[in-house]
Amino acid sequence: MADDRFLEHCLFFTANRLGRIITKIAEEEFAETGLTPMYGYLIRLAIGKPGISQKELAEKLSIASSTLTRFVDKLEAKKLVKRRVSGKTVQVFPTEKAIAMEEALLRASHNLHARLDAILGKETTAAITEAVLKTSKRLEQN
Amino acid sequence: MADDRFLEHCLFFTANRLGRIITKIAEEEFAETGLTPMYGYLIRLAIGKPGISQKELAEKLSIASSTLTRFVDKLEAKKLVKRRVSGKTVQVFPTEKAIAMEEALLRASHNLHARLDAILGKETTAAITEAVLKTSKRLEQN
DNA sequence: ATTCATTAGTTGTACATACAAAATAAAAAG
DNA sequence: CTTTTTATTTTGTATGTACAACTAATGAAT
Repeated sequence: MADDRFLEHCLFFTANRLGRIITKIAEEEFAETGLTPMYGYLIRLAIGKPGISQKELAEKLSIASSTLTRFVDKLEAKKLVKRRVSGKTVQVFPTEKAIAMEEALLRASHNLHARLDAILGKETTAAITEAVLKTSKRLEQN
Repeated sequence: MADDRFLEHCLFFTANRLGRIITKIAEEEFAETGLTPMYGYLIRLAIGKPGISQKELAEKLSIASSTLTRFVDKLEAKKLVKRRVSGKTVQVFPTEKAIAMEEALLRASHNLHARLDAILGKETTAAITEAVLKTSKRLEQN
């Protein structure tokens, strides 16, 4: 009796499994930027809104503020962002070096999407992404 | 121009976001067992097939073998599994203590599912779980 | 204006996870 | 039956992530 189908029926398990698999793919596509996808996205947010607060970054990226602090630490060490303290908030600005990377970051995102579309089909990719997003939003409010 | 919708259209991002959110919920439901869900599932697999090899456990749980080694280390330290070396493979057996926990583990799984069903609806939960599983399987083969 | 409560950020610590390299054992090839 | 190859596990190291406790700054209430 090896009834192990319970794993495949558990959303906790399947969601994290998908996360692990897709993270590997995303990291491959972002490898040429020298950053992992989350760092790339942080930079894109900082370019889109220079001076964005760390609080807002953490919310947009859906990570804990302590995690964000560490991400910004690393990007600052790489001279990709600069902090400016403004009262009790910290504003994050992209450096010239980061702005120069924007093209590469957009390309990596594009390649990632193209790769997923090629495997899953454009429709399916959009549908599953939407479904996953909606699910996470509903779970968040509980 | 703060065009940050790109995050919500990225499956890498949404899948990991869902993973983080649902992990928190799952850990709450498993708290009474004193284990996190992945450890609970490992034990269930060992109970379902006493003597299961670490390789098979890693495959079933979709984690790297190095990760599995560490999980088994921890469960062995808690006297919940025992290792038996058998040639180049290691067999994993549940202890009496683990077997005595089975009920509680099943209950935690059940409570987790019930909670998800209550938030998302039974149909939706099943559908998203199935879709996520299928997606991860297709991505795995590439 | 002083005290109190709230908010933003940082730091210490811990855990899950992975990769690459090393160790070990079995199996295959000569 | 020795050598080489392959398979399984472990270990060293690194990263992502979180929580709890702490610091610092703002805002509110007396």
